[in-house]
Amino acid sequence: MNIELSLKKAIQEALLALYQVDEEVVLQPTKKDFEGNYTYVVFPLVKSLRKNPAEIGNAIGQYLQEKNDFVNGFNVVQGFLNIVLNDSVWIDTLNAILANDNFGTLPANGKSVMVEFSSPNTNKPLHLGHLRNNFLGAAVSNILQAGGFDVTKTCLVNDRGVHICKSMLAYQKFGNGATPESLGIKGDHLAGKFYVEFDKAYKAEISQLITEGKTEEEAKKIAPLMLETQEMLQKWEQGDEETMALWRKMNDWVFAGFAETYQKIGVSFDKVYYESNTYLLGKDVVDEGLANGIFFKKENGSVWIDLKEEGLDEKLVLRADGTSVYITQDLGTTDLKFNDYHNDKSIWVVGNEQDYHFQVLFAIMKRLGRAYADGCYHLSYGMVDLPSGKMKSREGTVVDADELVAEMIETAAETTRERGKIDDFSKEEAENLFQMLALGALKYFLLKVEPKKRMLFNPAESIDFQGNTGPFIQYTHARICSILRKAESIQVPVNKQVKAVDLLKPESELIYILNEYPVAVKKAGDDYSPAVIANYVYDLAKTFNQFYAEVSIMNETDSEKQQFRLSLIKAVAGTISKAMELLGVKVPTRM
RNA sequence: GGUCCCGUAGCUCAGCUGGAUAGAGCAACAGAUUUCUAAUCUGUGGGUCACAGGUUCGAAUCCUGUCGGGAUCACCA
Repeated sequence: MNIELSLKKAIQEALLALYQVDEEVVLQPTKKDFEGNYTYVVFPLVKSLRKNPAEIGNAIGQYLQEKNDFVNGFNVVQGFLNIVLNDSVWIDTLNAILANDNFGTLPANGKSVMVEFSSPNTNKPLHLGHLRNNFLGAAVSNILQAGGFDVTKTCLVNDRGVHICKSMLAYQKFGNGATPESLGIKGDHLAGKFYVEFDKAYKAEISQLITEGKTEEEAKKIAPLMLETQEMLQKWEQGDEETMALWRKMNDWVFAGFAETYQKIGVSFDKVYYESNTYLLGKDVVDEGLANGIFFKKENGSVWIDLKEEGLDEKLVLRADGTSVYITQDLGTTDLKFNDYHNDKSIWVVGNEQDYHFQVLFAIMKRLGRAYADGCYHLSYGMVDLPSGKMKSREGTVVDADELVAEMIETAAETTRERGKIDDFSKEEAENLFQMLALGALKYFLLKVEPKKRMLFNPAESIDFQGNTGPFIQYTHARICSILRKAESIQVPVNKQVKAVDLLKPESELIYILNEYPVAVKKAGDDYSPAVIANYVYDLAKTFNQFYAEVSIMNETDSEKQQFRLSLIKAVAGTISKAMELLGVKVPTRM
């Protein structure tokens, strides 16, 4: 059994035997400045037992030490009972970790979850904000899988609508038959380019109209380009051949571009939904809601739901002209997703500007009596801001994902070459490494921050490779591999089980942290927070580096100690690798 | 204006199911490499945990209010 659980149980028994108190025991790691491994806080008992904290602490400590051979000693400081465990506990713990190839993978819980993320618009390339979304979605999927869920990753592609028509219209007008090949750019960048051009031309029309005496509001509505866009949208909805052909052509370009980016950043999906196939869904849900009186119709024919009881407001679910709004579609696709996969839980990775939308969506689903409503969760994340403020695709003030990745790879290459440690690498090996480091830095940078917090990205300072970073952790892994290679080269075995040895403080600390890994996996899953894993693995790497600076392995003359350390660092390397994999980051064996 | 999120060191962030003297990284300064990778490690300086009340033996953490920042409240998506 896990040592922390054993200790909790032992304390529980002590409380029962000594004070006839039966309660849940909570332990915390002992602070570095004190002697001990785990600390039990006795303050809460003081009142009911009418004894002073030291007395209680000593009594429990005594009892523990007498009854449990894994308790080696204890000390009481104020109301804190610090418990020192026997070295053999750590040896046993390490052996259990070494014996478990799936360490950190929790048993299957028989539940399934769908994670929807990425969800790009086909009128522009991916930018930094999308990267945060993609990395979050992919990492949360991995974490839930490790947490015992059966996971389906999905993406709902926003491939239709006014904004898509804007790109199409601008291309039709100013494109001169250009192709990604003729322009030498990826298809998604081509679409984005014309989206920006649309906005430029549209703004010019607006200011022209304003000089002619129109108000800005009027001008926006009657600008020829806007009218043409709306006309195009109607044609699209009617299936007009020419419009559809253009739409298909441009979307194919965009998808090819996206595929390249996804491949590069290592993101994939089990199922892709296209909004062009789903945008008409949801009207039957509206009928259903009207039939059972959950929705109501206003005089002009529009359909609403009153959510004041939930602390929300009235919400429109169908326009007066009978066409869908955003939430109508979501009502339909939510049902669709559930009918396709029957998941116990469903997660949407979507920015926090849609917090209200999801509150409303889930509230409606609950009112409609959908069994899955309670399993719905909006994984809301904060915007990625630039020092200059918000990113706006229309104005072209975005950090483009492809460019950023390319720059990161370049930086990784320079940084690595400066150090001259991989001069014997083939070109392919080197490029593989640069990409690993670049994406490691980028992913770790975006994932280490709690999702709901907005974060600042400073392109000038870019992303570090030192300190609390992906490459730091990758480096730690490479360091360990280097020692393991050395051991192998002189035929020192790395065993799957270790014998009892006297432990140094850095050694038991390392085992303590290793033992916490499954706890981190559980917590990361419960909180839907890859940041928990990022912080965990940083802590593990940092602790290893302290150990590394203090303790030599290959110079150790006691062969049992040496073999113990080799097995220990192998477990550390394995855990670093697994944890980073959950974040979608690969780790090198040399760098 | 209503609702939601955030406010911790110069900067970027942990800690938030209440517990010991609030921790890391970056930046600054001082050290460590004949020894397993110095993308590392050790040390120094740096804090009214936005502010004010409250609950508690104990509050960065829970409650209330104030201030500051952001988001949202469309017959847009």
